[in-house]
Amino acid sequence: MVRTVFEKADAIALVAEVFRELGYEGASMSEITARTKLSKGSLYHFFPGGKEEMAAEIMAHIDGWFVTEMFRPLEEEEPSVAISRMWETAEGYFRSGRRICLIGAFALDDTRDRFPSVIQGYFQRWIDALAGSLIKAGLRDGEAKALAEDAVIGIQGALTLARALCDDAIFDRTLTRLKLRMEAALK
Amino acid sequence: MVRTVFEKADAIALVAEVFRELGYEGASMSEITARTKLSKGSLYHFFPGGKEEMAAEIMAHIDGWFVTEMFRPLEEEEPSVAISRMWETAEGYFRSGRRICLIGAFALDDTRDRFPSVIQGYFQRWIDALAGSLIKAGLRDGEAKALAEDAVIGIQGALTLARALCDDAIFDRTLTRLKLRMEAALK
DNA sequence: TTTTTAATAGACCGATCGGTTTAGAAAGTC
DNA sequence: GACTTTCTAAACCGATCGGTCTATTAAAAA
Repeated sequence: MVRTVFEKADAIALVAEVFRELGYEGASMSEITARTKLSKGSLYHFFPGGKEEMAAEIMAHIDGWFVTEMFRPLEEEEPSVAISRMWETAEGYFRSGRRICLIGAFALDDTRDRFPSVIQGYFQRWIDALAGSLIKAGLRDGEAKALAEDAVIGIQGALTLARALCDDAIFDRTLTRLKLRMEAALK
Repeated sequence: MVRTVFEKADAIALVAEVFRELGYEGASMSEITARTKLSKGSLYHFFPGGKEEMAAEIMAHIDGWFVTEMFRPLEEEEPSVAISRMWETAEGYFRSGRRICLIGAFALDDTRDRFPSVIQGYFQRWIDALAGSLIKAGLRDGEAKALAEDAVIGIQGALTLARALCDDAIFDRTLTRLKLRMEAALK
């Protein structure tokens, strides 16, 4: 009998991709075991709480990644640096829209009601961090808020359309448009 | 024994709301019967093909509604009239983001692979009809295309964020911003 | 009225669901 | 080497899944 040993970090990353592709309800335990090669024994060893705990830990992991890679830089670094790094981070993370935003996808159906605070906190912090950076860069409060909202909305919408149209180009094109619009507002 | 008689049109509308709230995989037959009060007998009488046929008919119904209420007007009517009617139609249909776009939601997970052509066709026709109207209104080809894409993406993104933040205001605010931006481009 | 048809209610089916348990393999500890 | 701990594999569980079937009802057709 062959035995493969996994780290919990690997388990989180592997299971995350299954949720991303199938959604919370679509990701059955048998699909998760089939796609990740993690047995049920391993999965329930790492996540005694089952699917709900898996999803919670995955969301916490994603949120943590965005905090260090995007939100904290926006909150602490020089606006022009942090903002242009934000566009690069988004482009790299979502891979031309082939990789969706799991937290955004969970928001659309009743999965939202299982994790309302994580979902809300993730997007609120993104918008607030970006708006704060824009204010530091010299924009008025209202304009900064609108531009930040517009950027996050644009990214989420672009992910939906990239998948709907099976069009890799639309996501990068949208990111470029959003970036230019923001730079124009910053003069 | 109480017996309620339904029309197929009612069945489509009722089941559509369940899919909208729970997603394709989340909408189990027992949830559908519980929420719609349609028995399994009735459901399989109207939709012998089961869940897949329900979803297909619902999407066709939604697509047809958008064609008559939004796409055809954009293709045939005076641009300024059709475009401002588009914003009203979107505002009315999505109800401040409390009602999501089912076709957009299906695009995000592997439900897309069950209905790829309907999903792609719906968004492509929306973008094309809007871009065509903008060209008729005097915009250059590239600018019209970008603005149309931007509008549809903005609506989809705003739906995601309205639900994620549990914020009714953000959807209408985004629609207003998109509308003003388009009017500014049309001078 | 009688017959036929359209439609509903819900018991029922095998398959799959999320989750538990048991057995045992690898790795560390002494 | 003996013992303990950590982790994996897979059989197994009751519940629920999507879907079928039968009985019954109401209305249309005759």
